[in-house]
Amino acid sequence: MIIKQLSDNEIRVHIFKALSDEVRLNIVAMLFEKKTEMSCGEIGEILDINKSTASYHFKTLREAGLTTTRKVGQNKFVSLNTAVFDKILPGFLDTLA
Amino acid sequence: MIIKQLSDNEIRVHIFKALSDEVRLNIVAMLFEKKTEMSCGEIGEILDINKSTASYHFKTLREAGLTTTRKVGQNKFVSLNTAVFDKILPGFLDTLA
DNA sequence: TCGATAGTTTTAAAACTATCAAACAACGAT
DNA sequence: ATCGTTGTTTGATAGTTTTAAAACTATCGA
Repeated sequence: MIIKQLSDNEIRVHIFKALSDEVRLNIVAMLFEKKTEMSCGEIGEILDINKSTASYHFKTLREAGLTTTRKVGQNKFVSLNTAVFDKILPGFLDTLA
Repeated sequence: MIIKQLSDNEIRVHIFKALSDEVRLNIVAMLFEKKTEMSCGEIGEILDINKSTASYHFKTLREAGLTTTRKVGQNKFVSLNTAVFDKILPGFLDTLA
């Protein structure tokens, strides 16, 4: 299996793409406000989005390295990777408060 | 003329979209490094991009509020709107250094 | 094991984005 | 005036992104 080594700017592009959507920004803002992990279903219900659309957005955030997912029984819990935010966009999360 | 009032997240989406492209990130990085305005032609030549493509990217950055353009004779000089960066993405520019 | 619940994947349509050539507009110099 | 330079706009094309229905996988409880 070949793993492509991404340049700094490729990483940034990936992250900015992930954040350049209102639904995903709302997910990030919610997770930051609640200061705790939330289940996919809970988030999807609050934001009132189709579950496959929600799943697509969770995948986009996860693949950009912005969130982590933890499976518990039939649920999946999403939480923010604050270390990545702090490294690439220091101070950004605090502007959401 | 009607001016739409953008929400905070709409502004962020606009800015993240503008930054989610390698060419535009390179333009921003160059302007930040040089710490001075640069002409469109100079930037386009350094990055080796077609002039209409370059113009498209300048427009994208300008419309997101990230740059300002000043016309001098037949040239146009582009500079960073550091205040916008500092407000929406505090600390980001420094990560480019 | 069956049924319900929670998420993912596949697929397709619609909307959007990046690129380039060609035509255009604005300016300065001759 | 016309020419060369600098940058914008337009229109075409190729590729990407977002959305949602339908089919699928995994887990739990009865």
